[in-house]
Amino acid sequence: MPETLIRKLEHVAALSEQEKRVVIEAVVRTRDLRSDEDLIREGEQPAECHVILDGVLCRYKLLREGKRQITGFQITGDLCDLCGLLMGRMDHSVGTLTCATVGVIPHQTLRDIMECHPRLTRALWQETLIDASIAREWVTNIGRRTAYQRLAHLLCEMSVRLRAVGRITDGMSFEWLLTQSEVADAMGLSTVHVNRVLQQLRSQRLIVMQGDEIRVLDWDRLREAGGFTPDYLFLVQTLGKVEW
Amino acid sequence: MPETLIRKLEHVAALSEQEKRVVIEAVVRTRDLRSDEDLIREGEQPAECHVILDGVLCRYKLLREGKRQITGFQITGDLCDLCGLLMGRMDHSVGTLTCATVGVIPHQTLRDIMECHPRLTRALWQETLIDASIAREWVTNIGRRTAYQRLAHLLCEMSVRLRAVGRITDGMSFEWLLTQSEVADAMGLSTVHVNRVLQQLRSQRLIVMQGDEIRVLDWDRLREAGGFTPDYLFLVQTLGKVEW
DNA sequence: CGCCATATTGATCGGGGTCAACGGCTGTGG
DNA sequence: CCACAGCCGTTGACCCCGATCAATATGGCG
Repeated sequence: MPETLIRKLEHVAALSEQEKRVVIEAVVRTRDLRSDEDLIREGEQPAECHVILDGVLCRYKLLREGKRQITGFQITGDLCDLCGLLMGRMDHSVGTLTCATVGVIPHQTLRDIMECHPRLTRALWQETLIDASIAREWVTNIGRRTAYQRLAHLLCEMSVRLRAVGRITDGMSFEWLLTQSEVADAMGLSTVHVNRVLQQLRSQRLIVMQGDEIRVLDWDRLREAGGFTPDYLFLVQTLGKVEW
Repeated sequence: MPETLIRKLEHVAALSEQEKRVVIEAVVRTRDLRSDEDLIREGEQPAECHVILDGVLCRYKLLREGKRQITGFQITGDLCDLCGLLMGRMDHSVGTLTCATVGVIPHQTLRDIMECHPRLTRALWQETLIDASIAREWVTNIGRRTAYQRLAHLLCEMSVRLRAVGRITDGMSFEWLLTQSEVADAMGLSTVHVNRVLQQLRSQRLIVMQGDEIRVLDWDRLREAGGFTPDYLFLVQTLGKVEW
């Protein structure tokens, strides 16, 4: 299972066999979560970190008025609470959107790694920087794009990220278990509008939704519609310059 | 000058005298920039990092249609391009909004630090995590708050950050050299609307703008209006639990 | 003094929010 | 096996926040 994390870390830097072993052994146990469960809440001071082994989680913040903003989706291979280790406190919550399995890594193990394995440390740091890069792209997406562009962009991002962790079933389909209300909270839109815009994307024949799967029918037009460039995901090393 | 960086790093962790010396010596020269000048552009692969010693810079992205989104403001003490070092390539541009002075740190120096000074490395990592935290807060701000709330929130953030680096002149005033168009690009709004909302904030007697200074007249109501909580800035250690 | 960037104001428009109702699916309990 | 509840997706009507367009101050600067 922790291979997913290794694959992730190797996106940005090669690891030695010894380092890989350290990563694998870092996960002391796994934990199964049901849908709509919080893994960590804003303000908490956790004693362990989590790697997602399966499922979809999200980072989110709640506003006083009861609104919610999802600030990022997390999928297989993602580390979801390194900031709990480094900063000692979470600035946001992390919760599941589907049932999920996470690997547990004690903080002490990570502290040891930071002490003894500079290359691993660097790889972990890079993961957090990619996270930051995605957050900046989301600011741009929400701040300056229309709802139609935003959703196209989100679908591109998720499609590329899911591909990078082997979650694209056939050429262009991936599992999609998010509700429209969750997508709305992520994109700064209302549920109703997400519904209408998804219909547009379908009627434009950019995607089809069949059951809990989305299939991209026309990657180029979807990318164009969202103004999507995958550079900010820093995945090129593994994927190569294939079709983007 | 580099004391500003030290102060920043010490916000999150104490440093030894030796570590402080390393930081001070890391800055090999300074560079003066005029207003509206790019320090680094998206896609570039820089060979040095920069600490802001004076002035205001911003991270930004340009969209195809010519729109711009500013994803964060950078002030004295901020490191603006650590991702250039770690990721090897910038996912966004950094440019000045005022004339500015930056300290230059060669990548090689930082690589040495990452090799030999785990505590310093950790402090630098924390800086990038705070940056990410701010970006997430901006996603929330832009995604789920009205223009009025957004601007109030931005003013709170800048006010707290400027205070932390000693840029609050008297009790509640700070220099404000940003144009309304720049604020608009940061908050995902139009220039016209920023103008109107700023007028509201003034007529509500939350702030006054005199020349290139903003004075907060009623911190509590401003904070309330923006739904602002400073936790995400991770500055409590230095500021203590004073008035927030 | 004239130029240019920025701030301000007014008028109009439209993207997307809000409210409300309805349909479909699933799970649950009698 | 069916009735019902609850969640989610869908649709329609209406409204408003904020964009857009355009014109007019304002102020620093060569």
